[in-house]
Amino acid sequence: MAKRVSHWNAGCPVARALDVIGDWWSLLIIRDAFDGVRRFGELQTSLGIAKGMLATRLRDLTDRGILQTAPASDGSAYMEYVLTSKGRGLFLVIVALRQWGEQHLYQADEPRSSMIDRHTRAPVPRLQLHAKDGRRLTWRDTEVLKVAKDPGPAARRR
Amino acid sequence: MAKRVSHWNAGCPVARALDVIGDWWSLLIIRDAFDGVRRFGELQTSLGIAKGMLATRLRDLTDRGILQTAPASDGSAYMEYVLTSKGRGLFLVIVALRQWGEQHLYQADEPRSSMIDRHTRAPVPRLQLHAKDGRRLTWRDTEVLKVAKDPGPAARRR
DNA sequence: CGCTTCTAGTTCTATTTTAAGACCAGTTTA
DNA sequence: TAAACTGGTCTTAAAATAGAACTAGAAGCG
Repeated sequence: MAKRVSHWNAGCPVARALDVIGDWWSLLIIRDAFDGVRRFGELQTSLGIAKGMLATRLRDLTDRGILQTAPASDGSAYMEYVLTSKGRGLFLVIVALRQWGEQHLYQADEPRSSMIDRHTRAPVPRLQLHAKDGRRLTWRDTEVLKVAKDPGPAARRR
Repeated sequence: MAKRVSHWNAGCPVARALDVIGDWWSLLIIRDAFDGVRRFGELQTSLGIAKGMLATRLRDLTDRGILQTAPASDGSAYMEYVLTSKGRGLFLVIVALRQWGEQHLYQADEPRSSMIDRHTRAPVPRLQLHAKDGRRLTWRDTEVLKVAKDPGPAARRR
């Protein structure tokens, strides 16, 4: 290709977020990190990702402050990768993706992993967006206020 | 590259979701669709995406039931792309990405678009995950129950 | 201790994606 | 009726990916 275009300067937090974790593998690595997978080899077999890809993704995610390395908790001389606070902030992104996938991409009888409440062992209910006064908000109830105006990527390239 | 590997058969809704909307552009197209952008040309200039890319992305998203085409609402002979119900289901994914981006990727003084409540014009509060009994759930309170066991992509390729 | 195996990578190459621009047919506007 | 706009397709080059081969250091084993 030509170099993949960056969304960083779009003035939109969605675009900037995707610039950081919007590639094919990052969110899956982060999902595994939430599930307690910490070692390079564990990630590799769990994801079925090429080692080279995994190595560069882990480097990128570390550089961007989403993962950090720590000495292995089993006492060996190896490293492990754990989520930073910024990385843990992606929890609701993963939950939202999971819930959408469950609802729209599976037949009733297809087996799939599910997220449960550790205390009650019950399935986690659906995420909801509420206004300050408690009203439930759907996409119809919201609107995006655009910023002053960056000319946008196309214009910026001219 | 070699052909990008698919995550569809991983038995994880997150993986399957990313298989469908996990590429570099899809979620940005969907974000624009939520903001009311409907025409090919509007999308192209708004995103700064190459026309060829946009055309294939729109075809994919339509094939996958996330967008659908409709006769243009301005009476011209052209088409427009609108979200299906399945596509609108991605609302909370966009909101979660937006909120993470706002919180972790911007300096206080950087301008950025923001999402507001149409009725009160107030910023939309943060998404929260709650248990059935109303307790707020964080990543520490949840656990993913894996499914019976697909051997995983690496093993499947052997 | 010495040998083998495991871990966590790096390097290499073939193939596919992507970006970006040229080109084009049908539609709308002047 | 000519000019410009819309919504694409086609072509090309540069870059990302997958997959395999290779490697240095750490662990396990007898």
